Amino acid sequence: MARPRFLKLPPHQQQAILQAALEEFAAHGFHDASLNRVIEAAGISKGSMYYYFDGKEDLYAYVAQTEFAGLFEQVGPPPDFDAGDAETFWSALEDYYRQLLQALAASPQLAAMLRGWSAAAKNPAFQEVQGELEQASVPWIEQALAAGQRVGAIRDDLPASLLITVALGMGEAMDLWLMSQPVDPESLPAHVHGLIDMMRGAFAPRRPVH
Amino acid sequence: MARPRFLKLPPHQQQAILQAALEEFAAHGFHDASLNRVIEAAGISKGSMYYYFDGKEDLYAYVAQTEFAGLFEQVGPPPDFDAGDAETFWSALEDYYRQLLQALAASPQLAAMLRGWSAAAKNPAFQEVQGELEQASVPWIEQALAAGQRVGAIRDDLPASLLITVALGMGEAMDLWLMSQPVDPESLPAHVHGLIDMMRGAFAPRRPVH
DNA sequence: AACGAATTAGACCACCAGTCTAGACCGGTG
DNA sequence: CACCGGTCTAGACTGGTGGTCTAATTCGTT
Repeated sequence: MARPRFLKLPPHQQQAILQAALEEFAAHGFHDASLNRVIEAAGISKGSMYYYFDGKEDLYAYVAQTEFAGLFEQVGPPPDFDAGDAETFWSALEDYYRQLLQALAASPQLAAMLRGWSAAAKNPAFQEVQGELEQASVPWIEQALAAGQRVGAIRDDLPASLLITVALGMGEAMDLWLMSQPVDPESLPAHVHGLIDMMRGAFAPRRPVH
Repeated sequence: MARPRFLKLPPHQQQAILQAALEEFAAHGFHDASLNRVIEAAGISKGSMYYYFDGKEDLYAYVAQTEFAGLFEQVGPPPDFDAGDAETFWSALEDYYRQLLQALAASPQLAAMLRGWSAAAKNPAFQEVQGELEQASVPWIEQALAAGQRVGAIRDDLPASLLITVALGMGEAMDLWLMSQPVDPESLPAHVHGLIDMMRGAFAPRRPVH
């Protein structure tokens, strides 16, 4: 995950490398991105690149993590889901998710990278690297889930890991679907509401049927 | 999609190529699979391979399609979702989904390939090839959805394309989660029931809240 | 100034997907 | 039989890839 040496570089040089890598990865995804092109665009030599990063995966992971952190910095930390009842839980979640999507829509490169992440993450060779990034995202999901269960907004009759996996899958699907739609900032809140409504249906405690 | 010439080969030679390709793709996914290895394992020359297939994508698509067809042949066609009420719709869906998963569990290579498909399918360069396979899978989902709406099992206040995308995402997530679990055929029905229950929550018509 | 560590340059390696040409094979025809 | 044209095969070759390695350079410290 980026040799410490890298951080000692003058910021503008770090920036040049990061920017080149971001553009390449955003444009081509992980697999089809060319490290040689990044090297050329950044104006450094191959030796330097491998001096600062362990390899392509390492660079990708670092760029993704950096951009990811930038996103959360921009949007701010997740709200405190513990305060209130089930109803406020779901509306807080909806608000926060909408903010994330809005921020994502505003920086297409970041969006393209994060989108590629989920595909790349399925490659087993990737998963050790992935762990580091996932540990930045999954915990707040775990906490939100636990909070949701405490306030009675989320069912507890299924394993938490299953709920998380399915929630991520739904989120990814939503993202995919939004991409395929004509861009229309006006309608985003409605779409987000639709998705959260589906999540609510899936994850809310079962009401007894009679 | 496999030059017609390929079909004129003696079956055992077709089989050798297909088997080699299946093993390679199942083991390494599309991107990291090596066509050279397939060629070597199949005992043919590069010239022959490119004589029978347009390239790596073409081979992959053909193998995936073939295996996919085999799966549906094994499980049988989807039931008629139109007969009955919402309750029977959901239980028929659960049955069918469980059968698919059981068949998939019995042939790990096929499972590995289809798993890789969803990742590969996101690559834009792949989507023209993908169309052909997707036309075999999405229509029955569309029909099931339409049938579900007719019998009142599925909401119609959201775009069908969104429902389909989210359903696929949930299914994929379920699959991912199952893979991470210790293999236990006994508990599969319960897991499937859990997933279908979540889908039902997400896709059932909203009950008026009061 | 001199030494050793940090850094850079880029040649080199094995491998990749895909192209291309030379020839082997084979059925039909004169 | 000889020849011919299409079908098929072999594998050298191309331009690219990610990654390694060594020699040279720069730089901080004594």
